[in-house]
Amino acid sequence: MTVVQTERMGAMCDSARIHVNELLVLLSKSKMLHILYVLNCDPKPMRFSEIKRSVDSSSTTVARRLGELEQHELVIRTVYPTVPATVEYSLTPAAIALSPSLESLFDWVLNQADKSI
Amino acid sequence: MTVVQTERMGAMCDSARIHVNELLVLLSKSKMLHILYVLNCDPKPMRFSEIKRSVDSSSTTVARRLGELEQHELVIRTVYPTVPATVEYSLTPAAIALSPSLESLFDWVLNQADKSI
DNA sequence: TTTTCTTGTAACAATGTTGTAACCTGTGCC
DNA sequence: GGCACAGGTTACAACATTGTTACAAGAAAA
Repeated sequence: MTVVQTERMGAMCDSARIHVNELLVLLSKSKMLHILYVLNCDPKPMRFSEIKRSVDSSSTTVARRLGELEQHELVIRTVYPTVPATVEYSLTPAAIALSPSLESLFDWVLNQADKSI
Repeated sequence: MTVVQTERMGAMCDSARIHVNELLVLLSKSKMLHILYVLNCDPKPMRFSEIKRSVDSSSTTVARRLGELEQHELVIRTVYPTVPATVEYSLTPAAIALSPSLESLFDWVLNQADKSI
């Protein structure tokens, strides 16, 4: 962690601080990292049921998380008028910019898990 | 995200899956990323009160988070017999291995926060 | 006609998490 | 004596989050 980084934190105005906090709270919600990760694994859009299966959570929670991501403009929700409806979720460029960090984070998690077996 | 990565997730045995989940739950607890980040900013050990001030949370929560990190062998707690007692927290090598990911994650968060002002 | 499909939402009970206030240690200072 | 210091712990009330269940839409298949 660079000094510059620390200074950035120290010198932040209140509104920036609030945004930082909001983003950290967002990322810390249950299944959030997991959802972002699975959306990342495959570059193509994913359907609701696929995501739900991957993260193993209730529809309610998955829908809530995806809604929150959409509000923060980190995912785009596209509805196709099929019957029954098809909905696809894809990452926005802002979220794609987060990919290397997530990849690296999950590498660490997988490595740690490997070690502790 | 590489295919290899995805395969690693898919081929994981149950115990590895449980460990991965446990780590993600740990990292998703409130203030956890923040605490790891501040411990990272400065390479030297930090005292309880310093950490508490940095993350702006109650003693209860900070103590709980640090306890959980200690249990997972991500921080080392050292007590010095001064009066009153001095306690220092430092990252273990496992946690230090996480530093680049965290740094990168926070870079993204700070960048996003900058953009949304 | 009833069921099936996907993608949700609403209400609600159960569960989990947080902060607050009180308390603890043990020495030094007023 | 009484208070202050750091670094917590405990109990508890308030609050937040979760999963469960029921429901919806609307065409198609059984």
